[in-house]
Amino acid sequence: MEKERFSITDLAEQFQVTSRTIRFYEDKGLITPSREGLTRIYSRSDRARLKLILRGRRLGFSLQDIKKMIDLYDPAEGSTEQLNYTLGKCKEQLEKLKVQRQDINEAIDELEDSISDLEDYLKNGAPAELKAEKKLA
Amino acid sequence: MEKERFSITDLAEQFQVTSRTIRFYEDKGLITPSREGLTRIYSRSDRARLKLILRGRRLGFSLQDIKKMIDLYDPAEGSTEQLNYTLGKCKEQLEKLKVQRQDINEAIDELEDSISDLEDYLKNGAPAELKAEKKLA
DNA sequence: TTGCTCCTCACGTCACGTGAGGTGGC
DNA sequence: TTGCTCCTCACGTCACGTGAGGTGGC
Repeated sequence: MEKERFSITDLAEQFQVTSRTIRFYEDKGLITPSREGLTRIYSRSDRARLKLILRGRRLGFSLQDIKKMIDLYDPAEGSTEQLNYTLGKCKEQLEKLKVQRQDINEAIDELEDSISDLEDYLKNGAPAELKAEKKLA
Repeated sequence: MEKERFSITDLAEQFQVTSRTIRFYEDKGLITPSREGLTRIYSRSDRARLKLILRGRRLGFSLQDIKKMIDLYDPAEGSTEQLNYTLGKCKEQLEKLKVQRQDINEAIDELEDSISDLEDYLKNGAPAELKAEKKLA
């Protein structure tokens, strides 16, 4: 039999996040575990929610976007409206990520050039053009 | 003849950033333009500094790292120590960017899968396995 | 009593954005 | 007087990190 109830530390360990992170998501209205006194009790569906949230984060969505997608997901089970909304958000996010990938690739290329330049300087001293440039500054 | 003095708005336009950004860099000790009364006056070398800062940001360095690299750069002209420090930071940063690129590529793959799944659902309705899964939740 | 887990404030971080409210010179 | 550029606080944003200080049950 699978466990039914989880403590915040249980979930934190399972998903490799801090308990602060899980409380933060609650503060933002993304999860609402039940309570026993002050202590939070997480059900299996709470755990599923957390999993969805973290997947959203991995894909680069904001917590606000994640909230909207999950909120729509919950009441109207798989409604066309919700699917369309999520689909739109996914396409947006995909474009953002592709731009980011492009930026990172350019940064990597530039950095690799810088590194080989720096290594040359250390071996051979600065080239003439750079010395001239410094006088101008 | 090239211009010698620039206003904050001049530089903001040239480099496509806000004046707030430039002031923020000053607050963090990255640039120190001269003043005429309260008004900031930027020299050509101030402009060169800003260019370096923005290049650093493009490559994903923190402002703190950028400050250290520039501070070392300024007094001891091209000292071996500075070159080695910068070289180390560049290599660190390169590794970080490669990890990021990997993360982004995985996110892109996942998102593309999600999108085609969502599009299938919208055409054909949810597959049997998903309906079964929902009962469990 | 010690030790562990849980809790609630609440300030700190990073790189700025965004008003509010005011000045100087054409 | 209006309009433009500059300025200085200082709070807001985003996703948490990091103590401080305290509780409950073994």
